[in-house]
Amino acid sequence: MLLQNPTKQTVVTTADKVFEQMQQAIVEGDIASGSKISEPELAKRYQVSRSTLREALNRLEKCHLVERKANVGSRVVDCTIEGLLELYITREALEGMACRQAAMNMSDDEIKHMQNMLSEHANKEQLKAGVAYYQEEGDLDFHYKVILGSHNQQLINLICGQLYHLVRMYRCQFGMHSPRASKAFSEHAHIIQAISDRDGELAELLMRRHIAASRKNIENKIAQQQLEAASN
Amino acid sequence: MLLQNPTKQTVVTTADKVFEQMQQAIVEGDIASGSKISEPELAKRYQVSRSTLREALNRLEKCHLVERKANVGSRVVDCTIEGLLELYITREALEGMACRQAAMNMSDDEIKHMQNMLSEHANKEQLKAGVAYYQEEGDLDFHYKVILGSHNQQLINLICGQLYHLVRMYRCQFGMHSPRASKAFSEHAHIIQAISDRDGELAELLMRRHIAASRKNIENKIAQQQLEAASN
DNA sequence: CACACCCAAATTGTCGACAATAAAAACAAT
DNA sequence: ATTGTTTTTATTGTCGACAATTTGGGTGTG
Repeated sequence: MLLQNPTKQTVVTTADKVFEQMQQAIVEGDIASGSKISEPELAKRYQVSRSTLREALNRLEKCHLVERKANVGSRVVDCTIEGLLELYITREALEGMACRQAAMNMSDDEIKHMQNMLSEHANKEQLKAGVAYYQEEGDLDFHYKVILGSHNQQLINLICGQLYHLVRMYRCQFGMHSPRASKAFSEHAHIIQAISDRDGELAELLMRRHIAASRKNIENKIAQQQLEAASN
Repeated sequence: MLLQNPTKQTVVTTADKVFEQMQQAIVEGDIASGSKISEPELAKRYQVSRSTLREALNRLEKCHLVERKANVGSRVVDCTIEGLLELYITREALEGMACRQAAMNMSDDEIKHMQNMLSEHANKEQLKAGVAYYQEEGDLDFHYKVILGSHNQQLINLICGQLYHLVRMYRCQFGMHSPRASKAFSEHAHIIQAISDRDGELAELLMRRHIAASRKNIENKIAQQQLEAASN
């Protein structure tokens, strides 16, 4: 499955299962953003004891999907515009660096695979004839490959293991279904070119611009929505 | 206390206390890097039940000080040279961006405070007359202020709440007692200048160079040590 | 001697109950 | 009626015990 977190290990324990279910529920908004989490209630819903539910909550906390205050309880993270912009700023920094490292550390084979992937995406795009085909799968697939290509475990863990859960959550809840399809595609192509040229500096620059453009696109949309809301 | 994590909330629960004690023990090497953690043993040592010890372990996991495998157990993170370099690469990306944001978002008052802090450090330096005074406290204090100055909660949490525990651990275990004293000091001064000029681009560039220089300094030391080891 | 298999011991995962804390409700006083 | 206080209720934190899994050793066989 393309969308899956590439660093996810096989699920073994029941807490793992509860974690996965809750993760999906939170990302997709079935458990509302900002809502309080009642341990007894959810334990009953998922048919587990409070201990294992708390274990699941701890993992959700690790990927910044829930926040806990001592003696008060857990809340699902609040999706705010500020939070979204902060997330993109952070992505810009981390993925930019990951891209630079990828240009330095990816094997020739890995680069070939990425180029092939892009070609497949191009074919799909032709098939769907200009329709904004370039949906999450393709986009996430590309970004994951670059991040993994950095061969930097610290970066990989931070981005794939933590940030991207939030990214997916925001995409779901704000209905951001991978905008800028064609532009994003050509930007990806240029980034891959820089990587295969082993030009780390350019690769980082392009990746940062790519993410920054996405952020600005969001900012514009938000501003537009607020204008529309004001004109009612 | 200067060295303290600025994002740390007041300790209330017993798991918090165990977490803090273990954190310090791990950072300072009293619990050996790479060693396996026996839940029953440590629970006895800290006089708590396994549940609360596991709660403490979960928090240690959140700041990347221990790693856990299902049905196998927890290990203290392994301090390797590769890990150290990866950590600095990540710091370069995150703190660079934080510095850029600080230049954009810090209040004039915050900037003044930071300038005052640097002056105090300068005085201390004169007192100790050129001795490599510029120890951890001053260095961490400066970096923390910049990070907090970004006013970006995502960056603040990632760096202060997670990365810096590892940074302190490596500093302790590799005996890196803030080298490059005088150089680091003047670099800090230039960075503050860029921030007060509201020059985000330059601020980021300087911070990245500052951290990269620190990383290269480490790489050289390592290479040197390996040479010495080889000549025995 | 090597290898596979099985068994025993120890460790981790899960559970339900109790204690400590915070939120909510009821009440009193101005 | 509103504010401040007390009591009640509900939720979270902690504990010890049991179940499931892994690990190490021992035994047997090729």
